[in-house]
Amino acid sequence: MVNKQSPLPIYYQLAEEIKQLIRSGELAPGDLLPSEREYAEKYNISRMTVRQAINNLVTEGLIYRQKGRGTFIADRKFEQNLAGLTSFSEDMKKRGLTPSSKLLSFQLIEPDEATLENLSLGANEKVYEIVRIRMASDLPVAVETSYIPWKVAGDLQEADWPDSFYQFIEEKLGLTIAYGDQTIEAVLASDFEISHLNIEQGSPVLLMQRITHLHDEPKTPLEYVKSAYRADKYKFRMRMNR
Amino acid sequence: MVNKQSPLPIYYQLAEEIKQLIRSGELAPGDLLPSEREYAEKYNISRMTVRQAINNLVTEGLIYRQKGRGTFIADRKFEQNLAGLTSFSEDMKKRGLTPSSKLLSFQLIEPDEATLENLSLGANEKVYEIVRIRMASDLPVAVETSYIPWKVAGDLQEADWPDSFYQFIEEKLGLTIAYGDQTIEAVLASDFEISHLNIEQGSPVLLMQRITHLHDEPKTPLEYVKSAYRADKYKFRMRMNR
DNA sequence: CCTATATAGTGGTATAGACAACTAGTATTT
DNA sequence: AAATACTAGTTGTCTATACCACTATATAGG
Repeated sequence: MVNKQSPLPIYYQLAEEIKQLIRSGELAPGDLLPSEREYAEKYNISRMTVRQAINNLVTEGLIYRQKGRGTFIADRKFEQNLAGLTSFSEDMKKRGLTPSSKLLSFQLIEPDEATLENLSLGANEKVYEIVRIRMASDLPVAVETSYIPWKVAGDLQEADWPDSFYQFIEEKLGLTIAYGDQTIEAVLASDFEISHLNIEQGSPVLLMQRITHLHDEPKTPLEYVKSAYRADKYKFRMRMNR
Repeated sequence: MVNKQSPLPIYYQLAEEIKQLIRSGELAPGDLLPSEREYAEKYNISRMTVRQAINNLVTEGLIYRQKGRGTFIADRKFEQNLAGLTSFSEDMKKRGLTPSSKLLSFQLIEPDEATLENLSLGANEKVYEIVRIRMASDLPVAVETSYIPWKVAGDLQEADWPDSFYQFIEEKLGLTIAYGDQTIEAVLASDFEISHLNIEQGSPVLLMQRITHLHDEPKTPLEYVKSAYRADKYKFRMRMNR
């Protein structure tokens, strides 16, 4: 239900409402959505505002438009066949490996400007910087640095830190994770990575960077992670539909 | 230049004009674009129309916006969005770049056992082996080797080979591509790759391997590709939902 | 010289309306 | 029964305007 008193933009609320109907199964692939004018009348908002909500859902691949016909729910398979957003721990368990990690550093800092920007934070806001060696069945496979805004996690001590941050967020804080935007690139290992991953000078690593967003106010960034994976022991696999 | 008499939508013309400035190098990464209001005044069009053009360029990753500051040209590092199965040519065009390729080798061979297995072929079956340098706006970005079974493509000469194999399959052969299974890993460039991509010894490359399948009953493997992308110029991007 | 405030710029969000182009259903004509 | 025309719906494109929130710069005051 669109609430004009809410601080959330109206287009965003409408988009979320439609997403919820899709998630719950109340709207199934192929179903026709109400028209733009119907939404505008129903919520007493402008058709352009409705269109912005619809545009966002189209961009996310959840719905599609046909001129002169209407707006339809997209085939669910498109989304389902993408690899889902999981934490390192969840990934390793899925592969039948024992995930563990060795904490190298845990501190509350004022991060650099790029990190502030990635997390949509203002100047002087603090984040937890956590540096860990990620291991699969006792073999170091990645060096990971994650940044979590203090305002998301609150006051936490090193001993409090969970192995799976995503489960912590969902179960202990009761927040909902929406999605992550991630890039993968290849770089040469830094000295720091070389020493902690037991690899040689000149070895490449797979550098994965991910910003994870909450399911709330326009997608609060929850965490920014940089992980350098041993390229000799790690590759990513995925299926993409045509 | 925006021409209101043109049958093309105004927002589309403006988007193309900006793309052309980016392509030509006249606008470089980090450059500030004229403001939305400036474009609106310059072409005597509404700010909402300008915003639509800008929205499209943002969605394509060519530019980015900063509230209160302006709209900027995005970094040119090539990012492949791993949302859908597309050919190299299709990806580059989507990015406003001119895809092209230089053919190094084209031959009908009996491949090694691993390639036979990847393509679900029996012993002694032949495949086309095509080795190309893939270029984006005349810059070599990848070395690609693809294997296509003779029984899929039939008798073809080198000159017949299309730039976009997927479009060829769908339009000329009337077949339907279903999906591709792909892996991404980081390796050090081979000598062959080093010489053709103009990179130094010890440079990493992103190695992408993909098997593409048709939409028929046994999901016939259509193509097996190995591509080595310059790691300094290429990264993959994706969004994953929770 | 430093700090606070004001101003002028930016993008973000929203409203209201109009016309074009397309689609699907219905009515009419042959 | 089939073809054609009409109508009412849809999305697509565009205009004009207003206000909010943010950022950067200039200016004034201590």
